[in-house]
Amino acid sequence: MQESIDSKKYFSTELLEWYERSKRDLPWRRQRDPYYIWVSEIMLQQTRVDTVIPYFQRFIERFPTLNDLAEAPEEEVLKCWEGLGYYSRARNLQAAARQVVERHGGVVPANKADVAALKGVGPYTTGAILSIAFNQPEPAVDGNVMRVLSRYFLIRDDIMKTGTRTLMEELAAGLIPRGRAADFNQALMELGALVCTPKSPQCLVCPVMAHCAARIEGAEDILPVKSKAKPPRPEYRLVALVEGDGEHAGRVLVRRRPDAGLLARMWELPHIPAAAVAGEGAGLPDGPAMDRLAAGLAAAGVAAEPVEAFMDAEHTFSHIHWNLRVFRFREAEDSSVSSGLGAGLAAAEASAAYESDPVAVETTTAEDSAEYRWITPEDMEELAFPNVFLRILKQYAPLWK
DNA sequence: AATGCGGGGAA
DNA sequence: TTCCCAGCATT
Repeated sequence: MQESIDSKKYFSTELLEWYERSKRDLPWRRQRDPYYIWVSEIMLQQTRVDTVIPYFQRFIERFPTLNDLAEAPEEEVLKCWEGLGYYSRARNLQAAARQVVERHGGVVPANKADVAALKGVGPYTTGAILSIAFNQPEPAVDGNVMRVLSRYFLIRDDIMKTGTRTLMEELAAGLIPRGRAADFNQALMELGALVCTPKSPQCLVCPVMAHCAARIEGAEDILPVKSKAKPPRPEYRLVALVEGDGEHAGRVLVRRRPDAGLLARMWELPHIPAAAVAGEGAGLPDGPAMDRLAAGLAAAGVAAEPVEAFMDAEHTFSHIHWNLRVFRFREAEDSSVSSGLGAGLAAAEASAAYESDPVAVETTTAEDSAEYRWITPEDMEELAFPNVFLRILKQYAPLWK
């Protein structure tokens, strides 16, 4: 066991020394403001540092203090998060900021129970905030840390299992040098990001290579053990890009998604599921599809005539792969009834769902009081769209007038 | 314990 | 193109 203790001591000491030399200059490392640390940690969930940096800068510029965030309209927070993904992070972050204002006078709490109680803050982020912002000796075990520890200590447990994270937390807690929690936890993650990478780890420049058990065994390439996620299921959808006419000239029809579920409360172009297509890779249906879309729009209070099939788009979420076919429509003279918008496409949605899955129709029928709007390009600056619709609208931009 | 929830970068 | 990355909430 003496061997193990020495190996741990060596690990922590060498790692800290390496971090002092190698740490990156990141925007949220320039001061130790708990609010900044918190925002950065939420953004960094499932997201690389390079992607986060510009978002972090804009976010802090727009919401410099926790109070600013708490008081802002939710749409502005979502707009600031547009393109970053996992939008419940943004909504939870703001809800938690309001929590802090109400329960803690606007000051980020410095104890475990209160931090862990914040919306969107789980075991990892709790540890990250307490250690990085307050230098408290709490472990912060993310994917980087599990990869580093699984290799250095030759741990073959599947890191996708809940129990493995608990094990790693206990191990990580015991490695934190007294008084150095902030630097040590960041050092661990930095090593995982820069040296002990998922593929082709840079062992030759690793500060702890000499005692890395996986390296000694030649097992660094097969660790960590990780069960694979299910592949995303394909989904085919028909999208309507409706150009307004008359009082809606120069505008395009968009709608806001429901309060919960996929892309909650984000804006999008109207779309309905395509009926299931027989055969593998048969692609999207064409002629009848456009008619169904038109019928849906008509029932929604928008009379529109098809112009052309505009483009195809694909987008992969973690669990769904969207195949989209976008049709341009032109609003017809006498439409423009703005009350009653919504019911039509909801019906189309239900009927299409029935074609592809008769059993599921009950679940998709009733709801949908979706909010529809005719927007100008300038309105895009205020409404948050998922990337896939941004791509479509960007393609359309030259024609939008 | 299993599932829902985005998007980007590297091979 | 295809593959890989992976915290938190909910059920």
